[in-house]
Amino acid sequence: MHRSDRLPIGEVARRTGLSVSAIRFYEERELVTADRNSGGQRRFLRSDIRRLSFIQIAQQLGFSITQIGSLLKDLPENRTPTKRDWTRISKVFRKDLDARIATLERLRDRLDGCIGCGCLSLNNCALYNPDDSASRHGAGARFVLGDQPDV
Amino acid sequence: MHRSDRLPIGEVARRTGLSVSAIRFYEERELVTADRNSGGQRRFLRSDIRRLSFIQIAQQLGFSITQIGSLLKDLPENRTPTKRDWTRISKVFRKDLDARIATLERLRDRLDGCIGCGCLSLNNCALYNPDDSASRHGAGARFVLGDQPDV
DNA sequence: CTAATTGCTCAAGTTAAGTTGAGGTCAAGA
DNA sequence: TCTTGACCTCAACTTAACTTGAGCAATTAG
Repeated sequence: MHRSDRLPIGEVARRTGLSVSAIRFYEERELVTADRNSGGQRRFLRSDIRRLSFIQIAQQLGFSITQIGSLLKDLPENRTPTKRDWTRISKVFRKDLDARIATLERLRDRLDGCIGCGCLSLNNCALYNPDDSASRHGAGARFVLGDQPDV
Repeated sequence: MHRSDRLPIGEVARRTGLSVSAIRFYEERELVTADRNSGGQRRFLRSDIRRLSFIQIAQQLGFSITQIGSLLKDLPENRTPTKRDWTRISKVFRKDLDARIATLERLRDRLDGCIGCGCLSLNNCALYNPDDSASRHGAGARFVLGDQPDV
C-alpha cells in the first residue's frame, strides 16, 4: 500500500481516470509537476489529483491545454485550484460558454434566414460572414456562396 | 480570357475565395471532380463554384469534410446542390446546430450548479459527465474531479 | 531472490484540414 | 519565340492532444 502521500503515476491515473501517458504529457506541458524518487520515478502529491481533475473539467468545457496552462499559471504561486479559485475561474468558463453559445445562435439565425432563399446563386448571402466562424486552425476562406471579390 | 466554361483552378480559387491547394485537396477527397485538358491541367465547371461554396458554408456550420462528402454523395447522381437540395440540407444543418447549442447549454447549466459548490473535492460533481462532452478525438476520460472508480 | 508489475525515455504514429516547397511543365501574350 | 505566370505532382510539415511501441530500469509481492 502507498501510505505516504507521494503517489506513483499509475495510482494518479486510476484516481483521475486519465491515462498514464496523458499525465506524462501534461507534465511535459507543465500543467502539473512531479518530483522523482530515488529510482527516478514520478511521485505526485494528493493535490495533483485535484489539479488534474480541474484540467479535465476545463477540457470538457472546451478549453485547450494551452489555455488551461495559462489559467493554472495565473494562480498565486502556481498552486492547485482551491474552492475560491474555482469560483472565480468557473465564471471565466461561464463567460466563454456563453460566447460560444451566442456564436452558434447567430449562425443558426443566419441559417434560418437562408433556408428558403436560394442563396446558392446569390451574391449577398446571409451566411457570408468572414468573422466569428468556428475558426479552427486554418486561414479560413473569405467569401462564400459565389460571392466574389472583385470580378 | 476564358470564355469557355471550363475554368482553370486559379480562376475557381479567385471566385470562391478558396486557396488553390484547398481545392486540390477537396478533389483528392472527392468533394469535387475536375477533368483535365490536353496538357493535364484541371478544368472545372461553373457549377463547381456553387459546389465549393456549399462546402465552405457547411464548414462554417461546423461540419467536417467527411460529413460534407457524405452529404454531397447522397445527392442524386452526386450532383452539385440545387436550391431544392439546399433547402433540404439546410434543415439537417439546422438540426445539428440546435443539438450543439443544446449540448453547450446543458454544460452551462451544469457549470452553474457547480460554481459555488466547492466541487473540487466532491465525488458527485455535476460536471461529471462521461457522455456528450465536446468529444474531440481522443478516448476521453471517464471520471472527473476526484470522482474515483472503485477505490 | 525472483518474477511480475509498473515505470522510464524517446521516437514515431494518429486525425483534420490543409500549407509549403521542390522540381518540373504548360499556356498566353508581346 | 521567349518569357512570365499559372499549373502539375509528390513529399513533408503544421497544430492539438495524446497513443503506441521499443528497449530498458525500478518496485513489489510472494
